[in-house]
Amino acid sequence: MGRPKNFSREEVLEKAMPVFWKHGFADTSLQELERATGVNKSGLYGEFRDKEDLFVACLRHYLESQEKRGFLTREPFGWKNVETFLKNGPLNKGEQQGCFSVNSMREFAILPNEAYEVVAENRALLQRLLAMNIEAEEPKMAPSAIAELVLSFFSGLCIERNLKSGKTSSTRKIENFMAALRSL
Amino acid sequence: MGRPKNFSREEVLEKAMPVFWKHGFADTSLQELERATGVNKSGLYGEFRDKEDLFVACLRHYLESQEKRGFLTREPFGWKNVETFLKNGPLNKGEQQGCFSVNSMREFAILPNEAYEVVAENRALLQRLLAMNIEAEEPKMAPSAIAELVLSFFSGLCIERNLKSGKTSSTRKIENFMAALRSL
DNA sequence: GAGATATTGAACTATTTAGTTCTTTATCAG
DNA sequence: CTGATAAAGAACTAAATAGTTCAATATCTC
Repeated sequence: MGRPKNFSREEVLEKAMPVFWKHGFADTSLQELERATGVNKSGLYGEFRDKEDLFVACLRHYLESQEKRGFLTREPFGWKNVETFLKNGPLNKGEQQGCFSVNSMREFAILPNEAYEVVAENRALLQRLLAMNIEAEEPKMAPSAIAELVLSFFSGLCIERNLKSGKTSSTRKIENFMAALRSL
Repeated sequence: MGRPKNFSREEVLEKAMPVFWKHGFADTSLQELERATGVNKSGLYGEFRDKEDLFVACLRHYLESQEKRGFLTREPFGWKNVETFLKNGPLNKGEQQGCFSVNSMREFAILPNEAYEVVAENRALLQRLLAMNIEAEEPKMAPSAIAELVLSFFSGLCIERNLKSGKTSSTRKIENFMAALRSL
């Protein structure tokens, strides 16, 4: 055996993610990634093929951690879960504003195909989970159609986090949206 | 008098805009801007202070051209205008996907303050125009609250244009959303 | 403790970046 | 035609970029 490395893949992802989250792919330099992770280039390149590879790994890590929060899989299924998803999905802790996944959509033009696939797949999953919760409420409109509306509204909320605006106003907006949904 | 320049500010903005629109600020190089506009660096720097200045000018130019389309000021005011706004606001011609303004929101962290102000001001305007149209329908919920919902949904539609998905599905989604609004 | 081994850190490379400067060239007024 | 003027083109600069290489170093097994 040789010298053990003094960082774990997990740790690196956890620290690199907020940087990509805030600055996106193009505007994040390797220097910033070194500083944020405390791992220098040769360490990073030992673990990841290149900057793109690290980015996609961060994206995957983010989506997994979001899935673990499980807003849409709590029993009983219903509007309450949808509301929690909208209220707590887009984060707001310091640098990490909105949703990393939604933010990334803006950069598909320069991101590897894999990034697109990861995001698209996750959205399909969300769509199914939303529909499942909505179906439990037996609305008149097709659950999958309502789920689409929720996902678009969610995406809008996420990018709007880039604007300065109070948390209370966002909460009120979500409650109004939920009121509209419940009448469907 | 000296030699007359063979490009107009307008022309440059018109040609530079789609580049920024698609690639954002960070990932657009001066080389690309030279190629797209047909004006070389000294020409560009003669007309604009720097890359940031050119970007903000493009943003302003975009918002003005969108205002001119006047979806929300056509008489009679009402849901019909809101629907037209949602259906035709986010563009889809070739490179120009979604809304340049919404796309830019993702990059506020690295954009000059001016960009933020221009976008925020335009959103405030949209908010007022939407509320005006909604008020004409005399809904039970406060018009400005509904206008907020529309603007968030609109923002969501815009970034979702970065995903491949048919125009028909988007149209259907908007119609479902409008159905929900009309019941408010 | 010795030797094998894998990580680490730093120096290095080649390219690209935004931005500047200076020479060449085109067009106008007289 | 001439001289003034201003734009255009290209060469240049300094800094930053992603990615590579290699010697120094730390830790494990035996």
